[in-house]
Amino acid sequence: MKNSQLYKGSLTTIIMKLLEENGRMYGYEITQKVKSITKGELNITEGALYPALHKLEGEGLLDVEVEKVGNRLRKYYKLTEDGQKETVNRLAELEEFIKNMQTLVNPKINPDLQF
Amino acid sequence: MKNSQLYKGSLTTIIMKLLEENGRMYGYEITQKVKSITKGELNITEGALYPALHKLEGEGLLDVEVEKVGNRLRKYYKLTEDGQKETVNRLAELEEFIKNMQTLVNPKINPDLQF
DNA sequence: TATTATGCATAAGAATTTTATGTATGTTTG
DNA sequence: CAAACATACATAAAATTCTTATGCATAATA
Repeated sequence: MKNSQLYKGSLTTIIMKLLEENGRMYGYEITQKVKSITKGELNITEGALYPALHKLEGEGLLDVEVEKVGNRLRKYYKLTEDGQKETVNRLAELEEFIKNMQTLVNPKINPDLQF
Repeated sequence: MKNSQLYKGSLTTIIMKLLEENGRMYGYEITQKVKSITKGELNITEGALYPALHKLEGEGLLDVEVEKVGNRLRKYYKLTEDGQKETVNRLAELEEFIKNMQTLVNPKINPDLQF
């Protein structure tokens, strides 16, 4: 990723959510999807993406299938069963994180908190 | 911070927002405030906090005033003018980030996006 | 009097990301 | 038709951020 520091730490969650939603995707496709979803605001760099995919695969959360399309190589990734379970956890963490950050940014949204 | 990876990169934004809101705070106070706001979910560790404060000070975004309270030392930090401007930027970035992550997590919220 | 809380700090290591580079094929445009 | 851009993978050095561990010191509490 190349962006606001805030995206640090969210890459694997993003990848796993996209795979949950789309079944299977290849690396370049992920970068393009994220770019379009965020209207160009978030650009995942290859230097971050590929090591992240390899790590998730190594952890048994992703499976890979290599395919040749035309004359070009594609590596399609999809969630394993473990990966699907872990995705649920990570999305729950993400929602908690977002809630906490919203409370920090705009404490008045939550009027019963005292601080 | 000691938590879900997601918080990586958000520490300085959190610090600056709290200082914007509270005028001035000292390190330990910041850790306690964050803990109470997040109901114990986010614990900023000293190993992350103090280097972050020193860095922000070095960048001219924070000023420090040392005070002795009882027999103990406190270092009160507050935003400089540059720091106040930068805080506005970072909070805008945070809002964009949250929006983007929400769109990623729950694309159906935003029905006019096509992907 | 031992533990916990308050209050600061730094250093080694881990983890993640940026930046830079490399290889190769396919498409578009001036 | 050559150059530029897009597609598609990869890795390695450096930077950044955070965790973990440690250290010092005072105050309060059990």
